[in-house]
Amino acid sequence: MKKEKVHDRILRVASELFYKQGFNSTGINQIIAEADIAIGSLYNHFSSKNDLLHAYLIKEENNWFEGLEKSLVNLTEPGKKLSSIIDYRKKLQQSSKFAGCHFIKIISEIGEGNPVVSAFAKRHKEKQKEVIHTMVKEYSESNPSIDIDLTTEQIFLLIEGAVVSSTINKNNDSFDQVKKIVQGLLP
Amino acid sequence: MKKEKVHDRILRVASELFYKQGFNSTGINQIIAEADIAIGSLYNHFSSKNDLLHAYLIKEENNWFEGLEKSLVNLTEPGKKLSSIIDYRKKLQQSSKFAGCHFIKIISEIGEGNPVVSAFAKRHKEKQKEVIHTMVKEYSESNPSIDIDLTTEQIFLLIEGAVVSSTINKNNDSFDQVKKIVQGLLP
DNA sequence: GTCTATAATAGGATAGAC
DNA sequence: GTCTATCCTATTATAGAC
Repeated sequence: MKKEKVHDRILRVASELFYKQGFNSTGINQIIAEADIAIGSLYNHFSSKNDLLHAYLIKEENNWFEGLEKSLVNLTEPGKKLSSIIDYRKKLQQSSKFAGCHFIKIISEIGEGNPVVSAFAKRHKEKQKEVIHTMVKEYSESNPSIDIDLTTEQIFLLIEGAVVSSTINKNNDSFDQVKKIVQGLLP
Repeated sequence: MKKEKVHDRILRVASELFYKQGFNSTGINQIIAEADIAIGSLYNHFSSKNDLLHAYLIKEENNWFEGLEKSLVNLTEPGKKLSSIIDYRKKLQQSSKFAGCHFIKIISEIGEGNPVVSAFAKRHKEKQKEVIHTMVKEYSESNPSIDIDLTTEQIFLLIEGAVVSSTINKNNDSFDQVKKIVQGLLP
């Protein structure tokens, strides 16, 4: 294991803080204190706090899809894959102590204020839905009775709902319900 | 129509700003500028920015349930009521230009940082679910085949998912899908 | 590349006159 | 009740030494 580069350490520390306490609530001073560097070094690696935010979003997006792939490896049955994607989101909530979805969080905080961030979050959710769509389509090949688009939307919305609900309630009950619902959905 | 009291004007202006640009992104200075009052007056009516936040949440919660009641008045059929609650959330999104749910927003922004706010948001969502639960239970009286608790959870999560999805996409497509799904759900 | 010092501004909040 | 003036701290960001 190579030693962590300064650039990566800054980004890791900033990411944790942005995620846990929010972007606006996290000051540059706190980042440099916890990363144990001087402020001049931070601005040597990142041109602004906004630049750090963009790097954060890109990294979290990559992590998200890499983590998903790992969860799906060796699975071939589409019904199992759909079940696994629910488990994946559930696991993410558990391991983050129910901190919620990075992209819903940042949209809630920044809103219209930053079009680049809005567009990024929108694209991220589109990609998530595309993954589900592919799985549902695959599933429909052996079960042609289902409505592919409507089932995709239903599973996607149930998961999104479960994420916000589990974030508010600090438990994963919703995910267990979603698993039951989705099982009933797939003949 | 009585003239708006200063107290109410402060709260109205602050509420709009908290909702549209976020709590942390809204400064006291901006609030007093847009409410056209002096800072001393603000602190005469509200003891702190946090006090203003609590007043904001209470007001939005009251507005939410009052608005829902108005949407449901004259409706007796439980299936129609359930359909109306979806329309209500859809209408709220439309009229706020897809600004999202006040409570999901504040939780995303403040997170663990403020237990009072967390508890308030949690309770608010519980109340929403209770409303749906009552409707589903009523519906089940003439359609005993449905699973009341699971159907309640499903409708609740679909709506929550549609709210965040429509906030990110700036359109109400998800709500139209949810209406179709829920119609298919109720025999 | 990393550091310290500092700029320039905005944050929330208070005191006291009227 | 409303106002102005002010306090103290924190904010993001830059300059320049090493």
